[in-house]
Amino acid sequence: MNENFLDELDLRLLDALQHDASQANHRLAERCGVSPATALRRVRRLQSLGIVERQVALLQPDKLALALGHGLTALVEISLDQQGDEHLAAFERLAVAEAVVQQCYRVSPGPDFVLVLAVTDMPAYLALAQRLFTQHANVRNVRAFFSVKRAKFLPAQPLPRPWAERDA
Amino acid sequence: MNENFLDELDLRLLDALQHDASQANHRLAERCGVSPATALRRVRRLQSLGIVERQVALLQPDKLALALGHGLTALVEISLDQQGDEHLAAFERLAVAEAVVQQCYRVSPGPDFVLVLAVTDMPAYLALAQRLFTQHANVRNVRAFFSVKRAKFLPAQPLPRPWAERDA
DNA sequence: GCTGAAATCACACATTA
DNA sequence: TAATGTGTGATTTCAGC
Repeated sequence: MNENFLDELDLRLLDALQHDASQANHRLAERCGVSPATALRRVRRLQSLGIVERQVALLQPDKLALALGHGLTALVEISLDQQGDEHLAAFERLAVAEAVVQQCYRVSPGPDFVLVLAVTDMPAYLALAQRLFTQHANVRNVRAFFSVKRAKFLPAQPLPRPWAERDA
Repeated sequence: MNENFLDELDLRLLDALQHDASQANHRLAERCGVSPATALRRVRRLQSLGIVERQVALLQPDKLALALGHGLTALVEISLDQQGDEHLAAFERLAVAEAVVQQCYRVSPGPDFVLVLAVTDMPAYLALAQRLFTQHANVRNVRAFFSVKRAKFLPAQPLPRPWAERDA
């Protein structure tokens, strides 16, 4: 099979896994209508192709906050002063290296970057801002919002689902 | 133990799991310096407390794009017309129900919501916009950016790591 | 798709603080 | 008393056929 071709089974597996990767292989196989061995082979192929990057546990921030004190999620738009490709890459390197930067998007139009930060508290945000959002890092303008409530967080790519209508 | 108290072992387990949940329990136990049985018991407790919400596979969008055609990630700021609590809740319900809405944050100051959308293409974005970003949904203003590059995506909460210095 | 070897998990019990 | 660690049987996973 072509190394970059995904058939319907691959899509079913990916869709199942990106919503719930804790299920045992035989259950996954059952849901996708193939034998456990086939499911396993396909999943391993998807992993070796790098399409399945890794498997993580999602924590519920609200519950964590109960035990640790409230964390803080910030959404930040960054506009750079000089916007050549090398300047964009330079800022990106700085941003990506910061542990509190959860997500980093290079965007257009509008600002140059949008970051999602997860910090423990406001002092931690300030510390990052002073490190990253400065003239020194070539930053011209910053617009930051703080999350009052994370109503949805579902790190799943939308996939075509040719089987959806048929199975319904 | 207090049902909401997290000791250092819990934090180590959570930190390990939210970066890599694919490892076998005995390896996890080893990394955290406890017996497999203890690690398993703790993990199950964290799950039953709802702190570990679920386990998912993260897919690499670039690799997917090779096989499926390029997906589109949009970051959208929404300001509502009427901003009472019931109006905010109403829009939130609509947004969360949409499959292409990956993330939904209620924010302050600035706009009322920030959404992260993952759609297959521009027509799909348009379809959503016409459904969700309308007067009918009480939306006054929309500012949308499109992601040119997702440089980082790491859905992990920052945790205090009292062991980090000690182990270094 | 099936089967045997290997690994994993669940549970009972001894141990420690 | 409450949490940890060890050991054994049952289940599941994995690789070769």
